[in-house]
Amino acid sequence: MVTDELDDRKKRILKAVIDDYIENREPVGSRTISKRSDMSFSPATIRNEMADLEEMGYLTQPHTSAGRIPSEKGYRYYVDQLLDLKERIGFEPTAEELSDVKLRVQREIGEMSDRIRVASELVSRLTDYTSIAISGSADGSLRIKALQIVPVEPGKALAVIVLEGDSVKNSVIQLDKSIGPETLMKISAQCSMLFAGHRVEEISLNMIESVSEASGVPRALVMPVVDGIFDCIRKAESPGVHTEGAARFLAHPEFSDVEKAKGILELLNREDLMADLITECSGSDGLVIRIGSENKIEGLNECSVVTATYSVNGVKLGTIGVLGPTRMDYPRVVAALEYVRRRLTGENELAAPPELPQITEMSEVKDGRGNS
Amino acid sequence: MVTDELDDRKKRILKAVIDDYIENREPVGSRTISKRSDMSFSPATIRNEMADLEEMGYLTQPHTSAGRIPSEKGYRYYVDQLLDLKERIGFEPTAEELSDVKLRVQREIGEMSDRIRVASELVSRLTDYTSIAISGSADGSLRIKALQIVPVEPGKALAVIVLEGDSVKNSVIQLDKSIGPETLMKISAQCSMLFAGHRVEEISLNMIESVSEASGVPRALVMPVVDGIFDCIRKAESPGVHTEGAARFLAHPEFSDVEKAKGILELLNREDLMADLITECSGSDGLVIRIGSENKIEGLNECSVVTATYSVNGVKLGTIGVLGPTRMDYPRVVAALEYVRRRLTGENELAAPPELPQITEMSEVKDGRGNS
DNA sequence: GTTAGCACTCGGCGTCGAAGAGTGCTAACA
DNA sequence: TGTTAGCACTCTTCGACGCCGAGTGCTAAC
Repeated sequence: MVTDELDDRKKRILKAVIDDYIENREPVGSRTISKRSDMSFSPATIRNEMADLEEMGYLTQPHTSAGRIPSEKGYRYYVDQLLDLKERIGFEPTAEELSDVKLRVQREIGEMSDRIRVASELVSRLTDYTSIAISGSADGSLRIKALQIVPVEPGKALAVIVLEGDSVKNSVIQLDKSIGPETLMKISAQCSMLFAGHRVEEISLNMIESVSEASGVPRALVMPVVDGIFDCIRKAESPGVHTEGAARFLAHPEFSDVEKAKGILELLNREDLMADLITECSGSDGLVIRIGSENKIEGLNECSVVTATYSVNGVKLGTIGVLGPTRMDYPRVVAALEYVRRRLTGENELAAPPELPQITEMSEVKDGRGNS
Repeated sequence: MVTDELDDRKKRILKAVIDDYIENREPVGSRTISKRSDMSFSPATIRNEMADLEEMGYLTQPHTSAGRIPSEKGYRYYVDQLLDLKERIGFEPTAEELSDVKLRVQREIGEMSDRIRVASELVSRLTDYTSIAISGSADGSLRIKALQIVPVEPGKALAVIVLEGDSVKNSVIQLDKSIGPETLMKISAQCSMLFAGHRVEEISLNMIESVSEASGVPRALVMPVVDGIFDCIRKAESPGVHTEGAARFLAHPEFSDVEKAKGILELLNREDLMADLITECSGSDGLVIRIGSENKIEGLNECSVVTATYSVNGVKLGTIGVLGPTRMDYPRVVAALEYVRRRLTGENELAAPPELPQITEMSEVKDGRGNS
């Protein structure tokens, strides 16, 4: 991991180019790099190095007489090897940046899914990119903590289940008017006994028999109730997708073309695609970065995705992703997600020295200091 | 209402101009109007009439040598007097337009708020404009149909309330670990007796005393539970706002300026503003049209809003609004909302001849036939 | 009251050329 | 051998210019 094909000077130049490009979104020329205070070579030297970097595939040129811009390979090397996460890992949002959201995250004691949604809003604001939150796990690995049937009116009841992470699902049940509240209570108690404590994926339809037998209520009457419970379970299995700050996409000049912007916004509305996009990355527990065409969704080739998955006691409770242009401020995004991770998992940000997220093992570049 | 300042020819010309402008979004000239099959005057005559209409404030000219475009006054006259709603009122979406959504609306037996949301999606697709759905009424006029406290785990419970329209609100409660399920049941039963059947607005905090007394549980222990119920009620009072098809805004050329589009999208994300916007119009039970600056939100001056409010047995359950450019296809939007109204309120669209929505009393223009 | 004709206005669009930024190459230098 | 100054070349950006067409208002004739 330490030995790679770039010598120290090339690394510094590559990092300088990418930093500059991320900031200004303009092809960066040799002169610009040369003028940086930490760069003591003439434009001509830089030019030679940049030509090399282009040949190696880290940089490209939009046209002959323009500066260089990073290629996907360049970005990948940047986030893997050059990104000085320590630059930003101590990142603490200002009071202004947090505004009321901080309080809401802290004081929120409700469902985990709510907290993740609120956190996603925070991330979007901190980074100025679009953020996508997924709560619950797509596989049915969450356990059911509680289950109850609530009588509403004759012929109508409500099935309620509470899952790990305190997320709540409910479903309105239409049933025979002859079923009284007492019968419902009996069924409810039976279902609760049978289902509570089990994982969502373990529940199967033939449990209807057991409920019917144990409660002494005819199968036909129990049916709609179990149906309602299954409806809840279906809802629990389809992860909640929440998109925050879609409008921020329009702020970035790479999407000033309305057609492009429209395409992106339409994709953002496709909950299924977004769920896939984010879930695909959530295998590991840490941060994952997908650059440009590394993510499989067509139309997102000019975008990067950074995701962070949050688990408590080994149970995945949600994932927050940031979606932005390939030319995104990776350090800031990583820092924001890391900050939020500490909040969500209850770690005090002042306690232990924060672990570096797994995406990267730092090479020994020491002098990469962020500009601005 | 029959006598107004425009003679028949002026009306026809005005309608023709607006119809054409709605379709092509280009200033329409006298020649264009003159060429229409139902218009038997020379361009010069039309020009004179158009000059009159401009003087009266119904039309404007972007610049000296361009055609005319409708002013807000012109649109207002159009929707009030010229719109031949019968053109479209028999509107029935094609199978393709409905796709799977129709089925979902029909078969949906769950919460009213879900059905309104789904209907809103349908409206957005049918019209190709952005649609905003509000479920529940902003005032607390809905009654509580059922209420229950569900024990989740030691120290944690869930408050659930079901409102008219079957919308469900819940809130996780943190409570003293010493409270067992039986105590909770007692409190739950008491709360249910006290609150069920009442309007949300009637519930007040001092009911905590009654609950405490009647259940024989100390005030301090009852407190968090009642708090949870109040949390539900708070949620019930703030109407659920759901925006659908925001990306469709970008399809309309008047928003091809990214700055404008961004402004609009940001407004769309402001749930409070959208709630106001839609609620403001929902006084009456029928359709309401707000043109351009008639709606008070700054930044929506170039937009129009059409809303339809849905009530069952006199209880307002939700409102669906369509937000689009001032130059919107009013007949289509009105027809789509009307179609959905019939669906949501359970009317069979083939039964009674559909009532015309209240917005308009037709003037006796008979020959206005839509083009294309 | 309606229409044909005509001069006039004004935005849209393509062309052209200057300006500027950046490159690659060569030759000189340490 | 690595670095740097100089220079010719390339390519985009941007404003100026001018033509074209659509549409108007006015006048005069029907």
